[in-house]
Amino acid sequence: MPTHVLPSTSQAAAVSASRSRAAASGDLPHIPWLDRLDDLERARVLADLRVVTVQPGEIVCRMGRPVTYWFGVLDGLLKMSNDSAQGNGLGMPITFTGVPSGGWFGEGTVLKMEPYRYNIQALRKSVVAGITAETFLWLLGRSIRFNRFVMNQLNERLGQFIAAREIDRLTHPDERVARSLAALFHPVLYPGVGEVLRITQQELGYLVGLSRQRVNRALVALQQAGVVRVEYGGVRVLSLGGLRCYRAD
DNA sequence: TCATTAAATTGTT
DNA sequence: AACAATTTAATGA
Repeated sequence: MPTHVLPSTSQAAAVSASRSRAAASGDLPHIPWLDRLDDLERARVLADLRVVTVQPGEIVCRMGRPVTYWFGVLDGLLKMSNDSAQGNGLGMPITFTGVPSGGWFGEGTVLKMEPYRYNIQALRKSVVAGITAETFLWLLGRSIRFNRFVMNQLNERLGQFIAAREIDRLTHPDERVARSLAALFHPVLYPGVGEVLRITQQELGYLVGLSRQRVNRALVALQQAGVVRVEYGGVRVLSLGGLRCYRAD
């Protein structure tokens, strides 16, 4: 069993490594709220920040564990789910949401200082950052701009969950896949997602609540409609607007 | 760097 | 759920 992530690695090395990689490749680790802070705040965050690489299948935080960090995905893809072990009577694990690059999460748990209620697991090799609950709360008590970021994050996510209910009840399987995919490309919540989302059809099935076979058929339909292109191990979005308002025949 | 092999993922029944 | 086909990743010369 993979144990807790974010060990006491040399964070300075990890941070500078991820920075130089960002500077070199241009598109990688960007922390959207970091440039909203003043110098003092940024200094404390950088001293506190941990950046680690997690392997596919590794669990970032486990149900029932005490709060330690507020997390962000710098690169890769995580999922928030419950285990089939206890809880749901279905044979299938339920994925509540995917967290792609640019997503930050856990603020609800940190605010309430209660144990994690879900498992957060890496779907692919991912780069995950975290700041301690103490620093997160310190920022909340100090920086208006940081509060705005968190509030916006909460508001957007609330909208996503409401949309998810709607998707569950109203739409055709193909449309569910389309709109769930569109949600993962949400530009405010997940600015780090490029045009290609690396996710297997199996995981997409867990996310949408369909079998892998049905997801496969849906993706073929979406491809024929010209809104996505199916690639090995991922999906390329050709038209986000087309995905959002896709209608099955 | 290239060829071979294993593993992962997809497409279909 | 099972199977074959395809793609990627890993290995070693």
